Formats: sequence, structure tokens, C-alpha cells
Amino acid sequence: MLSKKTKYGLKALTYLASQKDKKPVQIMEIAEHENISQKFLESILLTLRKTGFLGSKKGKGGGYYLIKDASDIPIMTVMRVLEGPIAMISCVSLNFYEKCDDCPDEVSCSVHKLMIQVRDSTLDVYKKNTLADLIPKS
Amino acid sequence: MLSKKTKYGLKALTYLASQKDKKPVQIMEIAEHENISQKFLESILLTLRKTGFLGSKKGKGGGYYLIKDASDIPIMTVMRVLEGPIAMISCVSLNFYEKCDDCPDEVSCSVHKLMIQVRDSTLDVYKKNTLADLIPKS
DNA sequence: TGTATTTCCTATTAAATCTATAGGGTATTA
DNA sequence: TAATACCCTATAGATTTAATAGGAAATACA
Repeated sequence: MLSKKTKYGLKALTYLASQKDKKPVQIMEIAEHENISQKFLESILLTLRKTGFLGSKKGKGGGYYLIKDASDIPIMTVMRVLEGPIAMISCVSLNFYEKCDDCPDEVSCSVHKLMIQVRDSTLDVYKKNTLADLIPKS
Repeated sequence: MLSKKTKYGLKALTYLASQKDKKPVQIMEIAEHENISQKFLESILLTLRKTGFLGSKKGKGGGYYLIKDASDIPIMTVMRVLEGPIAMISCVSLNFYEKCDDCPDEVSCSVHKLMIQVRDSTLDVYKKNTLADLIPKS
């Protein structure tokens, strides 16, 4: 399951990406527009700032804004930050690898074989989509 | 994340599929070979029997066995029974659809748009792999 | 300079889910 | 008829997720 953290983070990012100018947008505005708990969203945006996706400005007229162009942000990078591993099981994870403690041999493991395929196909989707691709047309 | 239930279920199924004859295999044998808690595996095999993947025989010399040929069991059907929805979010699930309560319009939802692609590519993997494809060669 | 505004940060709690275990009941076969 | 193995329910422990609370720090502007 996709966590709400990721879901809300993606929605916030696309909302920022759909802004005409690059003026800071306040947490409250995003939260209201996307129906997200303001405090929860706050912590998500903080993560996105610390990981280099967003810039922020404090005080009146402050808020969050995209640092890079939306078309330069592959969804893959966002997913890794918000959701963590893309693989469904850590023994096939590229960035968060861990050996299964119950599995004596990965090469002959049926689950391993299957999950590598799932990882690769999912990764393809996350690579070919940028934030710009997710902005609604209207 | 893939649940252990699904992981163990897949391993048990491939173990049964790799048997030369179709004689029943006892829970304990599978559990030991695959390093699975016997009681936990018991409940998983029970599920697989009730959903038509396995047959069972009681008494001495009893155990579980595959009902169908491994090549006639698409992984998709196993995943739906063990793991539940294949989609990462219920608003794009084909078999377990539910509307998001925070989302006013699915069509213009960025997460929706992305997750449909992930669902379809994952589904492709699960459709083209049968249980037979997961049996280790050796 | 002061005040309202807004982000920043830490800690904690509530809820949900997953994993595993316990303990016995029931059916079958040698 | 005793041994074997499946069948079933309940429940507890662990982990993760989602959300809340409260205040500190920085900024704009009058």
C-alpha cells in the first residue's frame, strides 16, 4: 500500500508544480486545497525541503516552492524519499538491500525471481514519469 | 511491502510444484525446508486450500498437494488471494475498488494517474508468470 | 521596535496491521 | 484404536503509520 505520507507529498508537489509563478505557497493553502491535515502535511513538506525538492521562506508571505523545474524531477526520486524502497521485498532492493534471514539462497528463490521483475517494471514507470507529467491539464 | 504471508505462501506453492509426484507433502516438511513457522504456514495453506489452489489429505501419509498444473496457475491469482489488492491505492484497484475520501476528482488526481501505470505494469508481470515459471531449475 | 505571520522542530499518542503462538478439535489411516 | 495430520478460533506482541500538540525561530511590515 502507498502510504498517506507519499500520497500527500505527491499531491503537494503537483500542486506546487501547477502554480503559474514561483511565489511561495503556504502550508494552509495546500492543505485546504488537497484535503490534508495541516500538521501532517507540515512534516512532509519539511522532509521534502530537507531532501532538496523544495525551498521555503518564513514569515508573512512565506511558504514553500519548487526549487527545480517539474520536468527535471523524476517520480523515482520522490518515491525513494517519501515511500522508501521501491522493491516489495528488501532482498531485491537496489537502494535499501537487506538479506532475508530465512532464505538460504537468493538465486534459487522463487519470490526473489518474481519480485525482481516487479521492481524493474515499477521502476520503469517511476523513471519515465516526471512531476510535470502528473500535473492535471485543466 | 510484500507480507510474509504472501512470501511464505509463494514459497510453499513452488515447493509443492517442484515435487516429482503429486503425493501429499506434510506441513512440517514444507516448514522445515523453507524455514517457516509451522503454525503460521498451517494457516496459509488452509487459505490456499479453501481458495482452490491446494488439495489436502488427512491422516498418516496425508498433507497438501497442488490441484492444478503449475503452469495453469498465474501468479496474479495467487497474489490476489494472499496479498489482496495488487494496486498500491484502492482508487485504482480493479478487484478491491474504493473511492478516496479526500479526493474530489479521480480524473485530475496526480496520484491516481501514476498509480494506474504502476498497477498495469505490475499486473503484466503477475499475468505472464505462472507458478511453473518460479520453480528453480536445479 | 513590536507584532502578526509562517516555517521549523521534537515528542508523544492513537490506530491499524502484521506476525506468530496457543490450544485444542476433527478426520483419516495403519 | 492409537497415531497422525489437518482444521479452526482466539489472542497477544511487535511494528508501522497517521495524526496531534506545543512551542521556538525567523521574517515582513507598520
